[in-house]
Amino acid sequence: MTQHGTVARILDTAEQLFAEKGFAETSLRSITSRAGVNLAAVNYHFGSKKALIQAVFERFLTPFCAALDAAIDRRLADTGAEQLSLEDLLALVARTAIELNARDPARGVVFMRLIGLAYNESQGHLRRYLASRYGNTFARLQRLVRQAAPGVPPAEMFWRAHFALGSVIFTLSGLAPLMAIAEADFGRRQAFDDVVQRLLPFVSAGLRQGANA
Amino acid sequence: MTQHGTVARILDTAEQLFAEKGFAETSLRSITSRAGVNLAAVNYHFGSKKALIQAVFERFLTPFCAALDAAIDRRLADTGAEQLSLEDLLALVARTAIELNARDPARGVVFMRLIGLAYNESQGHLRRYLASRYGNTFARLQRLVRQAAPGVPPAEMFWRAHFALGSVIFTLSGLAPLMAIAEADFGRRQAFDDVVQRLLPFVSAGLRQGANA
DNA sequence: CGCCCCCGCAAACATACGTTTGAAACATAT
DNA sequence: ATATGTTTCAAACGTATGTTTGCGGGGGCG
Repeated sequence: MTQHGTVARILDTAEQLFAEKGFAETSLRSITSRAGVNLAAVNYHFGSKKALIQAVFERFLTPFCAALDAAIDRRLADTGAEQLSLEDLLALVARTAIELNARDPARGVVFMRLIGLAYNESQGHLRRYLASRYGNTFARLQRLVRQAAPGVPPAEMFWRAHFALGSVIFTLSGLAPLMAIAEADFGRRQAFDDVVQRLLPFVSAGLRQGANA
Repeated sequence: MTQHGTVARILDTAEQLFAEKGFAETSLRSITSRAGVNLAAVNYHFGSKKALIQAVFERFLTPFCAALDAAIDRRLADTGAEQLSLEDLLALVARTAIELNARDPARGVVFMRLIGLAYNESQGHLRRYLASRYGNTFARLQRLVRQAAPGVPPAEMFWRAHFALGSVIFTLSGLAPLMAIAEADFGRRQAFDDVVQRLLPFVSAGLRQGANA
């Protein structure tokens, strides 16, 4: 990863190891030894393991949410309308996630895995933290999705949004083994974009069924 | 839980605690103390924690796969055809899962959470074990799904199946908090069946888009 | 009875973990 | 050059984990 100081090296390695093995299964010792820093550095710079985990999420999510909000603003201003189509919206999210990490295209996938882990976290500490920290952007997204599928009652749309979220997170979260299986079964190697190209219509179809227009 | 011996009590408690907190986060001591058995009983009866985890899956999955296979056979014989509709198939899976645990309706959901955890497992030991143990039933399901949506290329269907699986597992895996949010946002309490009733059309729509007939 | 085998139990064992400590190294500014 | 605040380091601490051990009880059988 990048070449800067101890803090960044810890964050880089932690992000990768957490995504590979989960939070509980990743020890601070494995992080610090791979990062080439002293064990005590984590507690010195972050305070605790829990704080490290939050810092990993923060480093990705804060710029991402800012960029996404800006992209939505821009798009709304361009079209002059007050709402976006479902495809526009989904593509916007996917594009900002990709463009924000142009140097390392795999990072978006890695991070989707982290979000999947956060959702499956037992006590939900992380879920609550993320909801309180980035709830605004998330609520805005939810509102836009609801407007993009008129005629679908809000409660129904709430569930559909989570179904869609499940598809995305689950797939991107276990992408590597899935791509290996697909390659073994169907011969040709699949690219990441192929999967996204298939994923977006799938969730669109599910989200908008029964909607007017 | 049932009233039988030590082994069953361990399995009952382990199933529940694993679903609540994950495998790594659940200690043998928490299992044995809640089950009211001695700590050493786990290693005595199962050999290791890993073997316990596999036993939990086996106790649920072996009867389930057998019942599902039988149900599919029966349905195929009834209709006289060689394939089933997508709705038939999905309903069949849901129904056997529910009917097999009529005494404890929540168990199917609990177990979906376990499957979700197994999928997110780091090294994939569990994934491999389940694939080798229950691969036959799984392959048959996959084949039937493919036949139910003619005109969709196999590779495309492979991915859509995993998208659908993601919706189901993700949703049922985190059902409790989701239902709480839904209740807070929309007032009336949602039943489990309501969610399933919404989930099935969602995945059907995504699975069959672009299919002939 | 005496033997054996299965099971339950308290205790100990070894290991891995997150965290803390105190001193050394470093940088920076006066 | 001295002093001050920050960062790094090796080592230790306390705790929790999975696993093993050795003893004891109880039921079936010769």
